[in-house]
Amino acid sequence: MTTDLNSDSLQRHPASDVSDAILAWFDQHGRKNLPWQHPKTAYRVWLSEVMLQQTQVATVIPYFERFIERFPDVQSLAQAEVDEVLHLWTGLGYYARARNLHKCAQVVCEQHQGKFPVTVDELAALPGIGRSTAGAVLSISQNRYAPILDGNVKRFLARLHCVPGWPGSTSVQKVLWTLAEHYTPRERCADYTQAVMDLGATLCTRRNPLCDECPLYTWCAARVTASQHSFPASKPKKERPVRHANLYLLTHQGRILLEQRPPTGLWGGLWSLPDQESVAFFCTLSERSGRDDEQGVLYQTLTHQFSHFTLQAKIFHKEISLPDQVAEKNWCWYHPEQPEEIGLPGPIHKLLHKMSSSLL
DNA sequence: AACGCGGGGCA
DNA sequence: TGCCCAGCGTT
Repeated sequence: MTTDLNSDSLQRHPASDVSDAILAWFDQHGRKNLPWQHPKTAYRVWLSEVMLQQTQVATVIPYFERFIERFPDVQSLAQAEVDEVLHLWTGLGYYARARNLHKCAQVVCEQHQGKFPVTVDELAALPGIGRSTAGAVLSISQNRYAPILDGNVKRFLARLHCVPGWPGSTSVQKVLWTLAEHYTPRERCADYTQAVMDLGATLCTRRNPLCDECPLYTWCAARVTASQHSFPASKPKKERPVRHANLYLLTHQGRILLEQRPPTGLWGGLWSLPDQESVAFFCTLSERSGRDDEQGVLYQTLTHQFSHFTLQAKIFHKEISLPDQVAEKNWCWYHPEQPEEIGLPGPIHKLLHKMSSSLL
């Protein structure tokens, strides 16, 4: 997904207006007694941030406490067997995080004398630490200017400025990082980082945000336009391949020829319009099928979304002169005026209904 | 049942 | 660069 939005051309609010409001809200409502907040050492903040990467606070807390009890410092973690680390991680998911955690502790001990580095680039070079986690560790443990852009921050920034597009795409991330850098204050860096995470987790939630309690109420573009639900845009559905088909609406004296589909698979056991192959087969059954090389006239195009592909079918209509008996069990004549109780796919049912009220 | 979460690894 | 992956909790 691309966007024409240019981060430099975005109309931004004065940074201190926003950060002051957020910090004032944090003083009153922020979370200040989480286990990793006392004391806020780099090791403890790093451990909590890695755990929080894909997991919510409430789930993380008992894991964090068990980890800290068993591995009170980065040295003890580095010296542990990876199996024990994985064991303590059991239930948190994304076990690559635990392997990276262990590896990172070893690198910190072997290459950084057991001290976490204090630049974003050095931190982000460590296993399991990206730009956002590096910013969180640096700002919270060192109280240094280091913006973060986790899911919470993406959400509130996307709403604050009605940033279009999916935040996972490179172009949108670029815009959001620019905004994050703009609003992150030079003072109270640790509080601000905790504040924006709390804001996203407790007020600016994905659904039903509590805008009336939000310190950014007057500034938020999404709130002003009542479009909170539209931001951030959700991940685009995976492109579904388009499958093309020709289906045949063969009519005879107000009736429509249907074919029952195979019992399993797409539209399994339901009755549908025959496709090209089936028509050819059917026509060989009857010598009186007329000129079966004639396609008929294009009646309409049918588009239907399946979970894994899009069906685009051209529906050809043709009045045929066939005998009434359709010997094969998997064929039938459908009477729109007195429909039988047979299974019809939704779009086919709709199509037949439309026919009965117009064409026939 | 579908989605979101941050970073790593691959083409 | 853009994509796919991992596993659990939430909705």
